[in-house]
Amino acid sequence: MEEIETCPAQRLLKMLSGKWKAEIFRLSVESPLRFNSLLRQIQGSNKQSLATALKELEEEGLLEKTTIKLKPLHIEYNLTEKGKMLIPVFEQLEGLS
Amino acid sequence: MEEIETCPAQRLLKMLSGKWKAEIFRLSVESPLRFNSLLRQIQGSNKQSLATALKELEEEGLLEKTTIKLKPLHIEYNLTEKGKMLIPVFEQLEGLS
DNA sequence: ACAATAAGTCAGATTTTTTTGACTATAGAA
DNA sequence: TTCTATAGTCAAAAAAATCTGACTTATTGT
Repeated sequence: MEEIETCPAQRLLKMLSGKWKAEIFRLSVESPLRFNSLLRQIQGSNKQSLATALKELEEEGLLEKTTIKLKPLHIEYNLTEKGKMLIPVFEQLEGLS
Repeated sequence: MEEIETCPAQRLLKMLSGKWKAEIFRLSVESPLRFNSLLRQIQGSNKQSLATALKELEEEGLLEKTTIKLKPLHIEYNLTEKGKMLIPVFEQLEGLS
C-alpha cells in the first residue's frame, strides 16, 4: 500500500519509530555498536528485532556497518554523517523532558 | 506488559509515533482542530484512528479539548503550552530533510 | 418535522510489528 | 577437536496498531 507523505517531519519521525530504534540510536552516539553487546545492553529486546532495526537504520543511512578486520575480527555499526545530524534533535528533545 | 524507559528521548518520540500523530500535530500548529474537518483533511485516515490519536495526544498533554459554547456549538483541539514546546523540535527536524 | 452535520463509540476484521525458538556459518580458545 | 562467541537468518506465533461498518446522541438547518 502506497503511503503519501504529507507531513515533512513524518519521514524523520518514522525513521526512529519502532520499539528499539531510539535506544539503538542513543547508544550509537556513545560508541560503535556490536550486535551481541547490543542484545545484552538492551534488555527485553531480541535478535530478530535488533537485526531488523539495525538493517533499517542502515538503509535509512543513519548507521553504517563495517567489518573490522583486526584482532578479533568483528562487525561494527557507526553513526554516519547523516546520523550525526540528528544528534541535536535528540538533545533538544531531551531538554524538554 | 511493563515497559522500562531507558532512552530519555524515547518518551517524546513515542508520543508522536503512530500513523497520524505527526500530521495531526502539524495541523494543530496551524489552527485549532475539529474532528470532522481533520477526518476530511487527512485523507486515508479514519474516525477510530483519529479518535484514538487525539485522545492520546490529549493524555500526553500536547493537545487540549475545549467545548466551544458559541453559535454552532462545537469541539476544538488546541496545542497546549507543552505542545508548543515541541514546535522547535519539529522545525529542526524539517530543517534536516 | 426531517434531514444533515458533528463528534464520537463499539465490535470485529485486517495489517503490521514484535517475539520466539530453532538453526547456520565462521573464528578463536582450551 | 570440542566448546564458546559472534553475527546473524527463517518460519511461525503472538501482540499491537489500524481499519471497517454499523450505530449513537446532540444540535442545527430547512
